[in-house]
Formats: sequence, structure tokens, C-alpha cells
Amino acid sequence: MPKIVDIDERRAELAAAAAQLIARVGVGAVTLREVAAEAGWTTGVLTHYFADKRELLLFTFRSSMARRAATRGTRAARSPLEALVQSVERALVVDEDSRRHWMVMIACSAQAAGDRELADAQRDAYREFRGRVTELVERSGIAGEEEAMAVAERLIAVADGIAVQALFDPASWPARRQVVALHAIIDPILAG
Amino acid sequence: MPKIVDIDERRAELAAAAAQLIARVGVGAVTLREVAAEAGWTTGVLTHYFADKRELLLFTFRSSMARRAATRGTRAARSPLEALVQSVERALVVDEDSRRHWMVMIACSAQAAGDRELADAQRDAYREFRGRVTELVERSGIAGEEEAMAVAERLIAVADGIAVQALFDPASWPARRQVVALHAIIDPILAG
Amino acid sequence: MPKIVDIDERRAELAAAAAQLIARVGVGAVTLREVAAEAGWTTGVLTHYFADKRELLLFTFRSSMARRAATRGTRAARSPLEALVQSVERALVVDEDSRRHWMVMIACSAQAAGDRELADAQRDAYREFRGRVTELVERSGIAGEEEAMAVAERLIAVADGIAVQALFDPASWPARRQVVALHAIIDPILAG
Amino acid sequence: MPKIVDIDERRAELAAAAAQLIARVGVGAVTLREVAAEAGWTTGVLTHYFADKRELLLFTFRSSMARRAATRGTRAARSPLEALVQSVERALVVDEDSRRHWMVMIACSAQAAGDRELADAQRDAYREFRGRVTELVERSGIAGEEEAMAVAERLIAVADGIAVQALFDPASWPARRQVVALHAIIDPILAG
DNA sequence: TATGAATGAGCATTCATTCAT
DNA sequence: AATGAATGAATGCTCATTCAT
Repeated sequence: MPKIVDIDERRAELAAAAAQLIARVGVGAVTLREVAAEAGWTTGVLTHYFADKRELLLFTFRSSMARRAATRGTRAARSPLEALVQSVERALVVDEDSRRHWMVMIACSAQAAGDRELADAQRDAYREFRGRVTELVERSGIAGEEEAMAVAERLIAVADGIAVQALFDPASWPARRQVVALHAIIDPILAG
Repeated sequence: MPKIVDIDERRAELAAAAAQLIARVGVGAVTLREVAAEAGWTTGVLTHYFADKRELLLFTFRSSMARRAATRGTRAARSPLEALVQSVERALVVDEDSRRHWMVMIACSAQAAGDRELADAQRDAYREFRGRVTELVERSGIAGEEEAMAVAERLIAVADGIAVQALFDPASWPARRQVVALHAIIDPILAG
Repeated sequence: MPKIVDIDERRAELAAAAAQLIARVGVGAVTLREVAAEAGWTTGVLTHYFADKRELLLFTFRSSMARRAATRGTRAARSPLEALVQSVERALVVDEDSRRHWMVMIACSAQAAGDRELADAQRDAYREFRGRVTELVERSGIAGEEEAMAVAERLIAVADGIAVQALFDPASWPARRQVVALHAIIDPILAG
Repeated sequence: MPKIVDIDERRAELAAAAAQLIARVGVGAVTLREVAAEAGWTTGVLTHYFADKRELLLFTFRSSMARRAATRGTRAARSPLEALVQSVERALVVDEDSRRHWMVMIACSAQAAGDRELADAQRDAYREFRGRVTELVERSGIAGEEEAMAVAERLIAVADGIAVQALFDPASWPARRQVVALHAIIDPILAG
């Protein structure tokens, strides 16, 4: 009788190993052997759960993007405004987890240049996230229906912009400083 | 006596082909053969002007970063403020050139994950650009010496953030819209 | 579970193919593709069992040197003197096997010019062989402890010298003639 | 008016550089560029004086072999016996020059495995040398016409055998020791 | 299910060779 | 005569992929 394996869980486990490696050595240097070794398996397992390398990467990218949009793991927000602020702040590069997320995003963008499906996946994930923030903007009463999306975009832009700089120059951008810089710009926006 | 070649010019020519390919197919899919073909040469030429692939990419990245900071090619600015606005606007993804620049930057970031030298090069280029913008902020009288750099960082952050979104979702971000979104956020900052 | 392979055996098999090719076309013309083909495998197998070409050659050289020193395959000797004569005679170029051994040795020497590790390996193998012959000289009662090594060196020198000439001019040096020439010089030495 | 160049001299100059490199890094690592650089020229010069690499090596090998047989550079011998001893001693590895000669010989042998013409050249050079030694043996009165060649072969064998060991293990074989070992074996032969 | 041996296409890289100047 | 830019075939090597066990 074969062992019963939770396929989705195993895929997530392997994708986590892939993400870890992407952040550590760069997509270009990621090999299936190393991903397998990082996860504690052998190469054969990868081909069991993913048709090929592209599928593994696609899954890894999607997983990382999904986590950003998810509210799972976020402190409970007492108000839509607080939820909004939390969502925006999560884009910063404040810990290993968020750094890994960004490295995976960048790897994804780099790959997406020659891969339409990947580009679409990334765009859709972004739009979904934008939609979520837009909704929070509306519910916070910061802006009306027509304005909400534009406001959301601005908030996201500021957070992403700071994150990008923090990635380029981590030494100059400790977590605290990112939060301060973020609020210096978005607080006036949040105030309406 | 053989034909004498301007080495730097030839290197720039090859790097331009590499940048073009990086933007079109992604770093991961860039092969020396294709770079050579794109430039209209054969593979041997690449090794004539670059020790190896890594050196070619490093040079390509550096070239692209240097162009961003350079004011060459910018419309003459009639005031420090105008120069400042131009510098910040140049970070947006408004044409093929700026799109290529961003794709190269992202490729560089992706590679930098496992390449300290590359990471340092990128950080240094960013700091140089930040220094330039800081200076313009000071000369524009927007902020004093202590505040100037923080203001510069905010301006860059906003532009970069919008650019990142424009890269993710080009259809949603025509050039005009990027400029509008940029000014919606930075004009209050520029006003002091 | 996949087929379990005896790694050392497979390495020996591949090294044998390499030795064969070295003798046939010369080290300079040995390519991994041809070694693999000669052994009946594909290139990938080579990198499975050897890190790179240098390691393959090093292993091939070492294997060949080890076989010379080994007494395995030698007819049982009824006395130390007979064993000594056998050891010395084995250095001659009397069949395909010994010819291959010498071609590999020469290839090794040629490579060793620019490869310290290889040079050391060859020197050590030679010293080990010399030690073995020295011991047989002592046990044969031909020379005392202080003289034994010098005698061993002379015996080896004569055999190697004839072998070298036989390699240069095989037509002039059929097996029988080498043996005769060898004994013409060493018999007086063996007689004490 | 073109500069007048002594073609043979230039070829010898380039071959000397090739020999130098063969001894230093091994034939396998010799490139035309480096040979040219070693000689103080550029690659183009090599193709001016040699049709291709093989011709350069062939010429280099032949030059080295010719020098061994040549008496040029040898101290004047007062008797055929002294000339004979000198000829045999010259095969030892006693200085940089003889070491280089042997490295070139070994490189030649290694290449000859897959190159009939080279093998023939080496065989012919050996036979010529053997003939010269045979003649000296005869003139020395050591052996009669029928025996002379066999005696010459033995003398050469001993010298070559010691040289080979000296190449394998230079530390164990300083020049003086080679000469002593040589005479320990050949003196009885020379004595008739 | 999991293993890892084996494949072989594809890559960067080397380098002898050509040739315009 | 000499240069060195340019070529491109050939090589070592990597690695995604396949598959027998």
C-alpha cells in the first residue's frame, strides 16, 4: 500500500525551498537538484509534483504572490483604516520573509520578460491586491468610489518604491526607517 | 596594420544588444550566441571584448545604471526645480528606452541575489543617483541640508513605485497616467 | 529504487576507455565525447563519475600506475629472485597491455609538466614501485640494505630505457629482443 | 621595401619559445597566442612562418631531436671512447637544457600516439642517434661490427632509463647521482 | 512513492585560423 | 613583414528530463 501524501502540502514544501534558493543565490543559479536538496528530497520527487522546472517556478511565484494578498497571518485590525495601513506596510522589506517575497517577485519579473503566462500571472496578482486595497480605501472613507482606486495605487506605489530602495541598499534602510518614510508620505494621503 | 577599433564603443554596442535581449526574453534566456547575433557579430567577438558572460552582464548593468544618472540627453532645465522634476520623471516607464532600463535593473537585481559584486554595483549606482537628486532638492530650496536627502528618497520612492506598477501592468499605466499619478503625490512634497 | 551501481567499477570502466584512447590517438586528441563513446556511454555519465576531465585523467593515470606496481596477475614466483625478474620484465613493452601502460605514463608525464598534483602522483607511484623492487633485491640476497635501493634503481633504469626505445621504434624491438637486451645488462647485476 | 628576415632563424626562435612553454606548462596547455607572446611576437607572425600549429610542433620536436644528435656544443673529445661517453651522458637530465629536451621528447611521444608522421620523425631521429653511437662504439674498439649496434642500444637504454627516472623524481636524482648510476652500469660494458 | 542512474541537448568558452590593413 | 580583429568549429561542462527499479 503506497504512502498517502498530501500533494498540495508537498508542492508548497518544494516551492518554499525554491523560494529560499531564489532569494539566496538568484533564479539564474537555481537548479532542480539544489531545490530538491534544500527541501530534503531528491530530484525525482520534483518531477513527481511538477511537470517541469517552469511549472515549479510558476507555482513558487504564485504562492509568494498569494501570500502577500492574503490577510492570513496579519494582526487583527480593529478598523478598515488599520487594515489598510497594515496591508500597505506589508509591502516593506522588514524581515526575512518579506525580503524573500521581494526577491521572488523580482525573479518573477525577470523571467516574465520572456514568458507571457508568467507576466499575466503577475499582473493579475497585482490587480487583485490593488482591488483589495481599493476596497479598504473605500471602507475607510478616505475616498469615494471613483477616487478609491487612484488612492490605492498611490499608497501601493509609495510602499513599493521604498521597498525597491530597501532592496538596493539594505544598509541604508532598516525596517524602522522604511516605516517612517512610508508614513511621511502616505499619512497626508490617508488624512484625505 | 589591422583595423583599429574603439574598444569602449564596441563594448557599448555589445552591451546594448545584451540589454535589448534582456528586455525581450529575460536574462535567464540570454545566450552569448544570441547577443552576438543581435549585435551582428559572432560569438568570438564577445570573448574578444569581455572575459566571460558575467563580465558582459556586469558591464551591461553598469551602462544602464550610468545612463539613468547621466543628464545627457535631458532637455535643458531652466531651474533646479525643473531639473529635479525631470530627474524624477525619468524613472517612469514612458517609452521603450525607460522600459529597457527597468528590465535591465530587474535582471540585475535578480542576479545580484547571488553576486555580491553586482549587488554592490547596484547599491553604489543608486546612492549616486540619490546624491544627485539630493543636491537638486537642496538647490531648489525645497528642504534644508538635513532634510534634503530624506526628501530625495521620497521622491525617488514614489517614482520607482509607480514604475514598478507600470512594469507589472503596462496596460493600466500609459505614460500620461504615470506622470499624473507621480505629480499627485510629489507636488505637495515639492511645494515644501 | 534505481539500479545500484558499483561506483569504483564504473570509474575503472571509464578510465579503461580513456586509457585506450590515450594510447590510440594521444592525450591531446582525447575528448570526453569519445571517451564516453568508447566506453559505450554518453557524456553525462562521465560527469556523473568524475567531476571534470582532469579528474578522469588523474584517475586513469593512477589506475595505470597502480597496476604496474601490483603483483596481481603475475605468475606465481617460486623465489624472491624470480619475483624480482618478473617485476623488472613487466616494465618492457611486450604486449598491448604494457604498450597502453606506457602510452598512459607518457601522457601523464606530458600533462604533469603543468600540473603539480599529477607530477607528485607520478613520483609517488614511481617511489612505491622502487620500494617494492628494493625489497625484492634485499630478499634475493643480491645486495645488502645500503646497496639494495641503488641496485633496484639500476634494474628499473635498464628496463625503462629499453621500453622507451621500444616505444620509439617498435619495429626494431620485438618482445623477445627486449627481453634479451634486458638480461644482457641485468644478469651481471643480478649475479651480484 | 620590406624588411629582410632570416626565415630559418625566426622559425628557430619561435620553436624555442614553443619548447620553453611545452616544458613549463605541458603541450596540452600550449596555445599559439602564448607561444607568440613568449617569443615576443603576435599570433600573426606564427602563421607567417608555420602553416599551422601542427607544423610548429613538428618543427619544434625535430629541432630538439636534432640538437641531441648534434655534437655542436660538446667539448672536444680526445678519443672515440671519450666522444662515446659524452654522447651517452648527454641523455641525462643534468640542466635546464636537457630537461627541456626531455619534456619536448615526451610531449612528442604523447602526440605521436595519434600522428604517424610524428612517430616516424621520432623513430628516425632515434635511429640516427643510435647509428652515431654505434659508430663510436665501433671506433672505440669496444665491439665488432656485428655487436656494435647491440652495445650502443644498451648504452642508450641505460642513459634513457636513468633520465626517465630523473624526470619522474627530480629530487632523488641530482645530476651527480645520475652520472654515478650511469657509469656503474655502463663502465663494465665499455670495458668490453 | 521515491530513487538516482542515465540521457543528450544546449550552453559558455577556448583557440587555431583567416584576413584586411 | 607584422598586426590584431574577427571567425566559427570544437570542446568541456551543466542540467532539465526520463525511466528502470
